Formats: sequence, structure tokens, C-alpha cells
Amino acid sequence: MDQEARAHADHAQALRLWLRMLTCTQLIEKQLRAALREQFDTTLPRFDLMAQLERAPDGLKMNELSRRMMVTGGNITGITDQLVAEGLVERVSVQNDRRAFYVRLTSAGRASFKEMARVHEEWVVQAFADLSERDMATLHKLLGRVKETAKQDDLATAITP
Amino acid sequence: MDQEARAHADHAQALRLWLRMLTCTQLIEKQLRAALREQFDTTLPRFDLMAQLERAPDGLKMNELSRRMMVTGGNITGITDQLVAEGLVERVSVQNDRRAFYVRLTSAGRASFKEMARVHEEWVVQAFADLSERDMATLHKLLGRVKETAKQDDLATAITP
DNA sequence: TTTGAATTATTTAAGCTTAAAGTAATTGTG
DNA sequence: CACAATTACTTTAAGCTTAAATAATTCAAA
Repeated sequence: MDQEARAHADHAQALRLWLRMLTCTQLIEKQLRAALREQFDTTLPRFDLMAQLERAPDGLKMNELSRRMMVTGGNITGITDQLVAEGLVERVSVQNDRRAFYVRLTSAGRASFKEMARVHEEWVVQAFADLSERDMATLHKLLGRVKETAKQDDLATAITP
Repeated sequence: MDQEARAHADHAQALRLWLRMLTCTQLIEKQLRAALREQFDTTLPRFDLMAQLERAPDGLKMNELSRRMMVTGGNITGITDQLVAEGLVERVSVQNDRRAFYVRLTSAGRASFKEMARVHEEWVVQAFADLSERDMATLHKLLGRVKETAKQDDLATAITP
């Protein structure tokens, strides 16, 4: 196989891999969205935001939420507004910085999340049910390398003037 | 380790895996979106639709596009409308079925797509650049199992009355 | 053949997401 | 201190996506 042909084969393999990865994620994400909607009348973004807060008892600043969820700040504002209206989270002012808020779960929010998280976990476990522990470890490790590459590339792109 | 502890460990592993998979996909997808936007002033959905048509010289019916892209029909209508307005695709009526259309690339659309596809391919190859061919094959295989499980689960959900 | 069910595409309303612009507060530097 | 730059959040406009409702057509069974 000459160089050009090998390059072409590599490209095809990477493309196939990417499409499959995308398909997997979309399939699972669709199921999670549908299930959250049907069983709890909520959405994945709302669930994700609450999941972030669950692990931060004192709350997180909105820009920290934005960073962790990899979405823009405006997005966080919108979802937080909804959750505040529903009494599931609250904005708490930050000492010595009147620009910022902590967002944290209310006790109602914590209770609601606990209930959803239990079921959500089952769904995720089912999604990978065909994989052995060893398979999952392999997948996790390989994806770790992909993740690092992607983070690097992000920086490279950001650096470009 | 007792059964409960093992179950808990499994759940944690599946959750970690799912979050990492989601992160990888989102990182790469963000880069593709940004690059398509910057270099070609287009979007990923538009690119994806054209990519489907590229492989179907006679075009595809809208519901077939909907099925392959795993999005709703209304979505296809909207994206197709835009691409038609830009002269990149065209609607062609189907013989003996006045409800349906084939959507197919115009020659301008084909030229435009070819240009984008070349660069898109490079981006995807870069995203997996740290993986050997063997790693990619492993990842592809493992994700294949995940995909099958997810498709099954979809059916199960669909069957529920 | 006629009626009724299924299929195909579109429209509508609502939610998520982004980028960009805007507001207000804080920080850093001369 | 003053003021420029940065930071934190919000607002706005536009695009993607969905679910549900609608309209036209096809198909099939009585």
C-alpha cells in the first residue's frame, strides 16, 4: 500500500469512528432526554445543571457552571431562571463581589434530583450493559486520550489570532 | 466486595464512561461547528444533510433523510428550505407519489460539499491523531456493541404502549 | 368503490444553544 | 486616585430541534 493509499485508509477509519461515536452518543442522549421528559417532565440541561450542583453543597458560581457544562453563560442564565422559578435552585449573593452569584440546590431541588439521579443511573448502566468491566475500562482509557487531544486542539484554536 | 458494593462500582464506572464519551463528542463537535462556521460560513446540520446526499446521486426522500440523520421531519424541512434557497440542493417530485420529494445536490451543491468535505476530513483525522490504527479499531468495535445495545433499547422503548 | 387508516411533508409553538452586545462591578496600574 | 481592562452576568437575535397539529395523498379492506 503506497503512502497515499494508506493516508486515505486512515482518513476513512477516523471518519467511520467519528460517525459511530456520534451515533452512539446521540442514541443514548435521545433515550435519556425522552426518559427524563416522560418520567420527570424535565430536560437534560436542567438535569445536568442540577447534577453539577449536587456535588457542590455550597453552590457554584454561574461562570463555573458555564465552564463545567461547556455551554455559554447566557445558557446558564436561562436554565437557572427556570429552576429558580420552580423552586429547585436559588441564587445566593457572593460576599465581596456583587457581580456574581452562587447557584445552589434548594432542599426541594436536592430531593428532586436524588430521585431522578437514581433512575438516570440505571438508564446509563443499561446503555453499556453489553460491555464487560474490562471493555468499559478500555473504552474509558482510549476516550481519555481522545479527550486530551480535543482539549489541546481547543487551545490551539483559541490561540489563533 | 459484596454484591451491593460491586453494583455501585459498576454504576460509577458506567457513569464515568458516559460522561467522558459525552465530553469527547461535545469537544469534537464544537470544533467542527466552529471550523465550518469560520471557514465556510455554514453549520453542521447543513453539512450533514449534504453529506447524506453526496452518497445518493439520485437524491433521498425527506423521510429517508430524517431517518438517517435521526432528526424529526420538521427539521429536515427547515434545513432543506435553506439549502434550496442557497441553490445547493433541489426538491424533485417523485413519480406516482405527489406527497413526496427527492432532495438532491445541485452541481453547485456538489462542488461546495466536495470542498468542505476535504477539510472536514482533516479535522476529524486530527481529532483521533493520538490513536494508533489498532486503537481506532478497538474503539470502533467496542462502540459497535454500544450502538447495538442502544438501538435495541430504542425499539424496546418504541414498543411500550 | 368508498371509507378509513397510514404515510409524507409542512407548520407551529416552545425550548435549547450560541454569539454578540450590553450593563454593572471589580481589579490592576500608572 | 483615576481610569482602563477585566470579569460576571444578562439580554437579544438567530438557528437548531422537538412534539404536536395539519393537509394532502396513497393504500387497503369492506
